[in-house]
Amino acid sequence: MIREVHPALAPQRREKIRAMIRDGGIARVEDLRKTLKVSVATIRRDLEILEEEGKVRRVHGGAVSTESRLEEAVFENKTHLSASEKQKIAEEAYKLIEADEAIYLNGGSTTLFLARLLRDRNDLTLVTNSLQAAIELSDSGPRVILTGGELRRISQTMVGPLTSAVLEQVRVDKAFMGTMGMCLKHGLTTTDPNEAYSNDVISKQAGKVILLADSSKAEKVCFARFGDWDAVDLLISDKKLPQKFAKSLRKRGIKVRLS
Amino acid sequence: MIREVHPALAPQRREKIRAMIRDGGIARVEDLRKTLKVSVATIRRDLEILEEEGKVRRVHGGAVSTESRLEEAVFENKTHLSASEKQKIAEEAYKLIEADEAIYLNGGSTTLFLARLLRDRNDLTLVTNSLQAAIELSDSGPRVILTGGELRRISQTMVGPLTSAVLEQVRVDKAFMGTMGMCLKHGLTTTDPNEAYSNDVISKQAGKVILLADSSKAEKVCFARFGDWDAVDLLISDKKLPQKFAKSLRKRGIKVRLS
DNA sequence: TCAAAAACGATCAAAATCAATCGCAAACGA
DNA sequence: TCGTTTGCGATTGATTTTGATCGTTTTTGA
Repeated sequence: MIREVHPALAPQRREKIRAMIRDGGIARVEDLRKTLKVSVATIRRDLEILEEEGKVRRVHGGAVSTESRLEEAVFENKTHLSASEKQKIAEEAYKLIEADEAIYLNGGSTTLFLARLLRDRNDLTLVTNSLQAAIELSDSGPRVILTGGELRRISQTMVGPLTSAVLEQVRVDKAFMGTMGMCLKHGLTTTDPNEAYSNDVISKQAGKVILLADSSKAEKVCFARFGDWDAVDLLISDKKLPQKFAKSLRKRGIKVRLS
Repeated sequence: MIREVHPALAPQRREKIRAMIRDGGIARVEDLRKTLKVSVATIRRDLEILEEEGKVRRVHGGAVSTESRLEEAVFENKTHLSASEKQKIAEEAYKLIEADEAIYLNGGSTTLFLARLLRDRNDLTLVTNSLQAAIELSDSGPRVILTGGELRRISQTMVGPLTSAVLEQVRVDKAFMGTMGMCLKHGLTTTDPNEAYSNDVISKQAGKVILLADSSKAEKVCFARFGDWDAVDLLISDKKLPQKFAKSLRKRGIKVRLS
């Protein structure tokens, strides 16, 4: 049995298998074999070990992730609604981030897109109350600081009075905030008062507040108000945003960028 | 034959090995041999020494960094304790949880199994610094409160000074704690000082401290000490735990339960 | 329902790696 | 100077990992 090239060490290979299954949710033995260039026997043995450790669950033909339940939930959520707009907004927001900055992301699908763009940025410090964002960056990317607090299931965010204990101790250069509703008259609103409170606190700790909201949020009003238009430095939205809306904001001294 | 051998050569070489493994996360014996131009025997001896110092962890074919994500996987692999045995420890722990209690779980694979058992218990309040546990219970189960703090990638837990801001504001009935090492002489230890600190704080806030540790942890000592045997009310382990170890603990007034 | 195909588990042998041991040469200390 | 210690390389037998084979089980598709 002659091996020309040095294969990856066993732990390395198993870690790679684990990552592949976690990211894809599922992987076939044959695919793993081709990717890792080892025999199926070795793949099977690795999967056996990983199953013993509870990292994956084997099925006929491959293995599925034990950590993937959440992934499905994310996709089934409203994320896919106007996903491309949100992606573009996130990309626009990404351009604003400079080297070595500390930034904040709150919960929401738009900010989640932004989080995904940060995977290769290990110069940043990210503060967030979004469980999803933390998961997204749980094995690479910026230094991640979670706010803590009670887990709000609907939004998968950490909220409540405990949150502010942490928030008050940090300062960020830029806060990227998603919102449920933005209305010229009634300001920024979201569904949960606790969530609103967290947004409020961090707005005060942020050098700049950048609002990420696609056009569907315009003139929507939800239950709990937070912050104020005056606190917002910049709104990033999409081209469908009513001109009147944008114009009115600019008149108030808020920059508006449409991607 | 004159050999230009400096007295500091060996420590220098070991330092270089350590650096290589730290930077790459992993290194194979053969590569180290080629780079350092010594025999494999020497490399092996060096690795043996470095492992004793806790700087690296040896694996078949090389060694991995103790600071790497791989380390955790390798560590679990070495304990070769099957998921089912950890499952048993978790099930035993589950029996102790009464209605409407507030409990704490720290990070670790054993506590993660316990978290999975809580999916149908919506009467409980769970405080945790484990991202994995939060994910596991993110769409059903107890009220979840996360501690917040900096995300430690290797263990997927929240640690550091920010954590205590939240921890000090809660009280739990029972704290279920996993540990990396438990030694009669040196007490409870884990790899990261921040993690140890969090464990320390919560121990003081808990009505009862229940240690979950399989027998492979017995007489192991890691870097950072936390808590103390006196703070522990009960240890749940498996049947392979040395009788002497259990006896000695019972003499100290700590209950021991083997599942 | 049945047969072909795919995947599986068990087993064995080859290759790589490891651990133990020996001998050598340099450094050390009395 | 001479015995001791220390670090290294080489050898050898044991151990681990890996790939291939083969009979069995599961899935697929007609």
